[in-house]
Amino acid sequence: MKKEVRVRFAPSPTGFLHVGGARTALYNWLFARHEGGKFLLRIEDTDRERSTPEMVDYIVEGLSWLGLDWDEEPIFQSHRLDVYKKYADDLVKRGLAYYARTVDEEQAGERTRREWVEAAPEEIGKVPLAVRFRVPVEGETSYEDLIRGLITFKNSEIGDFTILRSDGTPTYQLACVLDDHFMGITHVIRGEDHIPNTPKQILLYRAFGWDTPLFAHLPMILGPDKKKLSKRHGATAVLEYRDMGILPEALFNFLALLGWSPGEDREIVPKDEMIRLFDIRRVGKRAAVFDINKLLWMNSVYIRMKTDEELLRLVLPLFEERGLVKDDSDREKLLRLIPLLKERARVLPDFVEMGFYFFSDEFEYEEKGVRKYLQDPEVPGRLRLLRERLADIPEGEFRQEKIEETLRGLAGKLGIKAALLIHPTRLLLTGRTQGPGLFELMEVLGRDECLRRLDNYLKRVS
RNA sequence: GGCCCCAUCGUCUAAUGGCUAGGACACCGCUCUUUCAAGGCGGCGGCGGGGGUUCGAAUCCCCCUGGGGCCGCCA
Repeated sequence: MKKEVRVRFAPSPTGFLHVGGARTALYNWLFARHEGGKFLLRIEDTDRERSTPEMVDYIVEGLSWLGLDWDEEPIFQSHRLDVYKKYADDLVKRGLAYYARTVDEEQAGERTRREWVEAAPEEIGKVPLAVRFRVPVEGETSYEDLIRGLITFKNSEIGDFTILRSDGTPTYQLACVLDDHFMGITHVIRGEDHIPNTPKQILLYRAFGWDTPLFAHLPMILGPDKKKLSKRHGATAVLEYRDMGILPEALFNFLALLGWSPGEDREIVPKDEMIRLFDIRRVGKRAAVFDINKLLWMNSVYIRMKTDEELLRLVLPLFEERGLVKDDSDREKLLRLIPLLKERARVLPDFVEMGFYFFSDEFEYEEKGVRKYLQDPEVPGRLRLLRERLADIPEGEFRQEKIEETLRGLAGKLGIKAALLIHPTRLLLTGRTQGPGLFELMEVLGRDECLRRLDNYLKRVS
């Protein structure tokens, strides 16, 4: 019988869910789903000073938003402190670990440095002591990385390391090994920065007489300057991307392809396809630069894939916040507006940016447009004619086709190109020189509002 | 500094010894069009360097160079 695959994501609640962490979680999740195994969550909160419950909530919120779900109750390391201590003591009893303390050693001159010394027998039980694992000086420790192949370390270069702090809490090395063992973790998929920890943990597994899981180390995510991605590169927290109007599906897709490729020339890959195609061996080895530009493009693709109703639900709060949409008739208008805007939006707030003039006439004419379209002395006369013809259309017939027919008819009569009417009209109605097709936007705006906005201008120039 | 990892267009990547090194983002043209987007077509642009192995290397080996990670009673 094949053993069930069990993987975990083990964040430390000392900060927000970083996109690097999110991608690690994502790969674990994809792997588990592909293998029909379990994806678990473990909160590594043994560092009491830096861990906070709020961060746990934010991390959980970030994972949920991204669409990652886990299969069992999350494990909190802070709830299991007695377990770690017991196993550390066991190693001491068996001579594989020892009590130790630090001393400040005077180095030549003024510099002081902390050094570890094994505690004398009479000190044990009297002063706070840490437990250190004894690493053999001889031999080497190696493992087969699922992504990178054989990796070997000389034991002499590993050196003893602390497994239990003097306050009785475990360090990462100990807690990670014990929990992975008791959680039945079969594959440890984590960031490349953990490679140097791996031999230490393997040594611990052996000391306890346990089988080691399989390891896979993911490449780093870098900023545009090729340094490890951090706050100074801009947004790094998953929820920041949510707040800037990125869709979870887009970030999911983007992160999945940052370091992994399904092997076909595909960029937009639905989640179920990804699960089907995911293969940890196809994860690349080299660090990847986080290209926000490509994310924005991908987001625009996902926006266009949404239905108008879905988009309404997503952008309505943004319009309400700005006081632009107040009642049902506004909402109805917004829904009719969405198909005009979704081709042009890259992030959700773009809808507000590009659509606010449908709900408010408090805008200035774009200066470039004034220069280009309102300078010709013929313009006011032409627009007055257009205004009259539009006014003749019954309210109920103020449809895109009818408007177009009217405007083009007038242009024909005047012997001018339709563009000479279209551009100035757009400017007066929207303040912009660019945007959705004029006739579509006029229909949504409504006859009376169109006339009003034209009049605002015509009154001033007469 | 020591150890470890990595190296294909500006960026994300495909290629698993054998076609003119393919795709995507970005950029630049052309096209469609009332503008802007979207779409279509096209262009620019890459195997870090040097040695080997081989009939043949982006691909395998070695060296160099460059980049990154870790060297905590953080994870």
